[in-house]
Amino acid sequence: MSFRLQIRSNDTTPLFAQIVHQVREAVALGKLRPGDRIPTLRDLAARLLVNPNTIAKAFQELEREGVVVTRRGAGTFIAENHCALSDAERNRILGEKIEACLTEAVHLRFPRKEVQRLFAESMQRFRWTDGA
Amino acid sequence: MSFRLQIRSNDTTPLFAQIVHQVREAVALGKLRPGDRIPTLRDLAARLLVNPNTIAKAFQELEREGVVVTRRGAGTFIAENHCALSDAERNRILGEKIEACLTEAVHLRFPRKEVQRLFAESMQRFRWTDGA
Amino acid sequence: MSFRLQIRSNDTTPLFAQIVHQVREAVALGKLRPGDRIPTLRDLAARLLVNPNTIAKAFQELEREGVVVTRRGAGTFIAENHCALSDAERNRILGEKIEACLTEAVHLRFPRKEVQRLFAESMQRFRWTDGA
Amino acid sequence: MSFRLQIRSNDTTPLFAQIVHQVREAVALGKLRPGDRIPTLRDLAARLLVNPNTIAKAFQELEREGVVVTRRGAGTFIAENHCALSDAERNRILGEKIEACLTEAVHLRFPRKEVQRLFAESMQRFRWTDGA
DNA sequence: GTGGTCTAGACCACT
DNA sequence: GTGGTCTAGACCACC
Repeated sequence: MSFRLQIRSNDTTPLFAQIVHQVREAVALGKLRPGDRIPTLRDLAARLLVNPNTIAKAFQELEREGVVVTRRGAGTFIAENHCALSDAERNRILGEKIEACLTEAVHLRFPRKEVQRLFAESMQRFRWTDGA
Repeated sequence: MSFRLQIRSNDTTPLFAQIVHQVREAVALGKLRPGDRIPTLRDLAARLLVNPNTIAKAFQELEREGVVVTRRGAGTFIAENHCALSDAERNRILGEKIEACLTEAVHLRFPRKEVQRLFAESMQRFRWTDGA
Repeated sequence: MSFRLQIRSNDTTPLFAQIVHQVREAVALGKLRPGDRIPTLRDLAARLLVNPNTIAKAFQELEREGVVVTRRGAGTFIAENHCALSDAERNRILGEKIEACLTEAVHLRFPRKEVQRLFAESMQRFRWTDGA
Repeated sequence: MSFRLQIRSNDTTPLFAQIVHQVREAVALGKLRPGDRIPTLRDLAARLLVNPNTIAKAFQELEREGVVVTRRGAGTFIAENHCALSDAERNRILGEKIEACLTEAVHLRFPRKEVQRLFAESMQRFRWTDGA
């Protein structure tokens, strides 16, 4: 599996947020594993044609979320996955995401069965921590 | 089920977006049905203690999305549900939402089974267009 | 109680971190209460003679930590205090802080009794959530 | 009690600072006593898989703080504990550390009693200079 | 008016 | 050479 970042200039979401999202997704899909090294800040800035500060902001956000660990002078690495939030908070967050997802599905007039099918299909592509 | 709008003042999402989201969700849950009348702009502005311009922006966005229709002199109503997007586009949108949802789940270290359970649970609360 | 921010230019800690720390402390001491409004970004930048971006970074950090809530177009406010971390994480964090504190005390050759006295004294100045 | 240095690679604090902190803490806990010999620079560098320059910087900082003394040709030793700072300065430093500690505790929503308990518990593990 | 994003370019700390 | 901080100044979204 290869790992490639890309910027969608016609997307309204902030550049740094696009990068954060893509790294988070790559980790969740198992394309990036704990210990893997991410390209350098300046490297990404040059390749994606964005300002180094923008990449820096993305890196900092990822570090704050515990997705990566940065070691000054050494680089940025995918962190050991662990979640420091309380169970109540975790359930609240995921619950809201699911509801938003289903709200969208209804408005797009997806039939129930189709949503279930797409969901099941996607689930198989992710890397679950329980190995299931 | 009654339908009540409310703004959460310690939520970072823009006021107008909170309103849009709540109306969309109420429709998806079946709390609001096609033809139902929505309170007037100034009514909501007064009740929610929000600038009328903010309500106007929310209504405008809802109308743009085809969720509501305004009939001059009569008020604003929930639209007949229709979706003008192509199948490819619809699948792309929902697919991305589902992936974002699962990305979150993995990072929160939910086990696979638990995600399936929460998802199935939520599905039952929505009003699917095929009546299923 | 008055609330005043100040920058110590001869301190090596980053400017934005100094601001974050001072706001956090003011909240913990009860000098700032939930709902209180913080001076505007530009206001602080002008008063403290630092770049507005530096203040913005401090605000964003405070928001991520859940200390403040920012509402675009309205301003920045002290948030309702709540902690989303798991008990294990909370204990880990506080435990480390206490150990670092005591390590310092030993190296400064404070006698045991004196540390206890200073600690007890400080405790009285803070605003505990259990009201004790 | 044995004394072992280790670097936590997914910790954002600089390597040299981790080493400084661990030596300081070991001294404060009484695991290292005045006169004890510390492994050589190259020994540590090899064991911790760290650049010798990094170890050198840590030693340098420890010596600057008066925690260790290097005797040419003999090695590096834990110094006789002495503190050259004025009382006012010592009080200021410890006071700030305690305040930072309590600020954290309040934000983590620890109840007053719990903080007192954890603090008292930690105090027992340290080696106080008055032997108490 | 509020805060948020991005660019450009300088300087610093760490390995 | 790594990432982190700060400044300066532009533009945008929200209220």
